[in-house]
Amino acid sequence: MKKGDHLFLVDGSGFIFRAFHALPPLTRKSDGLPVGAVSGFCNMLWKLITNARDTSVGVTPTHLAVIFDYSSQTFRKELFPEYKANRSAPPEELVPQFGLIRQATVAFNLPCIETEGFEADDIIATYARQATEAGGDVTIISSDKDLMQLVTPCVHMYDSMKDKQIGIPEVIEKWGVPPEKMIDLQALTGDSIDNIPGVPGIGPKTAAQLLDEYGDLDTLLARAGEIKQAKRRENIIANADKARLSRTLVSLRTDVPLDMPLDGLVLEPQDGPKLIAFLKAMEFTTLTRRVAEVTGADASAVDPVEVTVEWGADAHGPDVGEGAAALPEPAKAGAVSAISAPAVSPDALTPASLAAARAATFKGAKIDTEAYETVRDSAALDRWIALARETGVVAFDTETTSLDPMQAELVGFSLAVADNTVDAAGTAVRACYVPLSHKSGRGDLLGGGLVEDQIPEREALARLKPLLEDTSVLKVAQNLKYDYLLMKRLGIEIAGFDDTMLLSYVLEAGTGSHGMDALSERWLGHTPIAYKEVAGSGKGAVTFDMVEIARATAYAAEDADVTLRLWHVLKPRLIAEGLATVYERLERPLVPVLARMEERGISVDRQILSRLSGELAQKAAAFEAEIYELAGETFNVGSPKQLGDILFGKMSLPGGSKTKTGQWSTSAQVLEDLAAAGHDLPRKIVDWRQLTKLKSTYTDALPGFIHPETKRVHTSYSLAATTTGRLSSSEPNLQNIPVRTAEGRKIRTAFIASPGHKLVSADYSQIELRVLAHVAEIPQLCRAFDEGIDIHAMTASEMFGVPVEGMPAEVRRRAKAINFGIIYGISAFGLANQLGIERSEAGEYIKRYFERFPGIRDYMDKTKAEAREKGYVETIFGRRAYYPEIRSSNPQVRAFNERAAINAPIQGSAADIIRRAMIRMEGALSHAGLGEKAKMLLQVHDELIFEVEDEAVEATLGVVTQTMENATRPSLEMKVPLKVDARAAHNWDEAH
DNA sequence: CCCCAACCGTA
DNA sequence: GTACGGTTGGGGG
Repeated sequence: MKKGDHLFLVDGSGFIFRAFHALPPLTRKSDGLPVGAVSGFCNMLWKLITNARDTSVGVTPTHLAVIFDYSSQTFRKELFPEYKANRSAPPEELVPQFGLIRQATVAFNLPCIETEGFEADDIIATYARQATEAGGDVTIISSDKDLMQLVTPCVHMYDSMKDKQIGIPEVIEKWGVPPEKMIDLQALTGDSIDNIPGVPGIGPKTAAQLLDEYGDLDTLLARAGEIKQAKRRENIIANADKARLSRTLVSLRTDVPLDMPLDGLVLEPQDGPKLIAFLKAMEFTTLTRRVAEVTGADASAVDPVEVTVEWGADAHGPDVGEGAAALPEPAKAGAVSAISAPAVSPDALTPASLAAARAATFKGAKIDTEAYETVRDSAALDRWIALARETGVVAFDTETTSLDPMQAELVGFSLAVADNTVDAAGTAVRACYVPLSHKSGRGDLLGGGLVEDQIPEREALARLKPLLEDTSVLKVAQNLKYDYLLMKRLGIEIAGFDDTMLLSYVLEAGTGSHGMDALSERWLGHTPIAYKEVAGSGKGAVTFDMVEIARATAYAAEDADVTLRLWHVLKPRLIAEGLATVYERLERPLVPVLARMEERGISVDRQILSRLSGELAQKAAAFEAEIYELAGETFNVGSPKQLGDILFGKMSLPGGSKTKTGQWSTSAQVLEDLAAAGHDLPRKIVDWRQLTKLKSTYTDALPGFIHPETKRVHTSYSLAATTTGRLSSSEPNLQNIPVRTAEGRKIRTAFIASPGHKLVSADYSQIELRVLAHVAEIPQLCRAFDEGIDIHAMTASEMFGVPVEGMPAEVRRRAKAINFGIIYGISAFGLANQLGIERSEAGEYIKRYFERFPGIRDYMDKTKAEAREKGYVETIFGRRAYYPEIRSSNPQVRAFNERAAINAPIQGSAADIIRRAMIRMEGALSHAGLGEKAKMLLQVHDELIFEVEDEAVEATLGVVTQTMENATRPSLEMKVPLKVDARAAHNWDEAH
């Protein structure tokens, strides 16, 4: 190395963590292997090698090395055993990427440097010193503050993520001291992440000020008595030794013995095929193409290299490049090694076999509900929190006074961690319950107060908050949205979580319940204590705060225990089934989004509903009188049984049909037919039913959902209720507010914006038909959507040869019914019912439709075959819907399942699309400066409702429309455009 | 008190 | 013909 040479030193270990946390969407290979950090690393290296001059570094390297940590056993650990002791295990998705990044380095023809007993930082310091002494310049590719002490006029750092060079001025700007004082500064402040003690109470600002005043640490310590602030003075004097120890720990060594001399770091030309083979194995298509272009290699002639994937605790190790195929023992495996014991033959180590082994281990493992700990004081709670940090995964569950998270008050919470101290036969999970506000059982003058020996809620929450908000500790919960919302109301935003309910839902939507009790039966062979066994049911029910603490502990801690076991079983299956992306992109991120929507609620005008209710009552009463007159007697009009007897018994009207229980059917369809045949009574029943339905379900019920404090209505969305991926809404259901009839729409006028705001409604136009056009690749449909043509008129025109211009409404209506029928997995029976025509005629229509659109029949046949073969169908984003009964020998059952299987990819893909839009929406609004002005409130399958400040309405309409219309991108480009209609008004009726 | 059937509101 | 949730009546325990 000589003057003019420029050495780049890449902090490989640092980059991995940085990339992992900075790159938001988790990137995975098609087999589920997480490769986000590897991708970031490769892109960064490629840019540095080919294009560093155009970055803010501004020079091209002549030498380059990538430096890694060898292991956690370093000289610092010998000096200070607690060094880095409270580091939690790396995130699960990160573990296999350590080895891959080393392999990437080799593929780039770059030296991969590591030395036993030293950290990457020391190696970097040593090379930087040597290079400077030889007259060269150095750029350290890292933004780690621990390396800033190395910055000199000849040594710069470079933050590749922010494309920002860090020199002396930048260090001073950031820390208030020049690089040569960074060591002293760090000695004073310490570092909680690396467990460097420092001086308590001294942060960067104070440290910089002190160093500015006294010059350096030694002077400061010598003259500490002069410090004016008493507390600070005592602190520094008392902790002088700690400061000196800290200084040694943060000082980087520049004398590390190096196997590779500086001249060995000369940047070699790229070996195109070698690099491409690796990039292909990682499925980095864009970078593969670029590398092929630049190196002149023929990418298509290169086979992907076999990569080594290590999931285990040794993934930090240096061994690279050899070994067998993927070995996805899930991360954190070490933590549960005691219970994931069953031997699996080495050649059977596939994701699927490992998932199966996990399932076998946990199935039937004994769960002892008497073995749980009741946490009575903060010291005990702190021990559990430390345990959670140590293992990196903790199950969390709250116990409250209500199923409604907006009303619920916290009573206690439970935690569970994997126990790696017991043998394979023992209990493998440890759990505890932390009671906070249990009351004594007696409600008389003496009792009813708080039970003794409970941690005060504020104190417990203060201790819990850092754990729950720390993304490096995974919180596992069942139906986390509930706990998320509850904790958010208490000032805690849970971050870094998994939800066992959602894991189950992604793995097997369509096969039964995803509730905890059902999952426990299914996967653990264990029946958890029933809630009603603890808190009673019906009239004898009490709120959980009245439950005796010992009993509460058994119940609550078991829930956390079971949840953690389920996670151990289900999470590996996600990888094995290739469903990690669905879970991580469509499911998990929606939890906080929905929680915030639920928390916001929507304003409902009580007066409007009350007035409507009165009107409906009057009108219904008038109908009742007429009904009794026509019937010749009074009866309960709301009783289909009594009504059937009147209509078909007493009055012996013709055309009655029976329900499957043998009752007379009084459905709207039957009554409409009778009305059309000239009978007066049925018409009046239909009208009466509409009015009473509106009254009982909407105008009377909705006010009861207005929250006493927020004065708004907070629905609850279920993420795991449908087979197709749609959400569902309940308590109240705001996804079935009337819209079709004028009378019904009046109810929508009661949903209003706050003063100074508008409601914005944005809905996808014909999204399911567009999805159909895309998945079945129907040219006419695609063209019609491209050109914005009326899709039902186009269908009618194709089928019946009628020109679109001047088409009779009835012809279009029939085509529209057929289009909907197609989406629903059409049958002649159903279409005939819908259109009121003969089944044979409906059959003709379908036949003609398939002649004009043969691609639709192909799609339907293909979907049915897929469902029969695999038991499930998939949406365009890979979500599965299972139909276990599709092979039923009962033709009706089978046909029903076939229609559902045809519908699911269409309905489900539309659901995926709006989910993506919702997940991005808050970010998009914030980006446009609307984060505080426009709030998403409701989702109704293809519609999103927002509440927006008046002045921000125009801007919001644009952002919302764009976000929704672009929701599939960049993952997927549809063959038809998505169209969104959006408008604003004071109430929901006018906005829709 | 619990559960089911019938009916009907939405996409 | 698909997917939901809520209300009511009514039967059984």
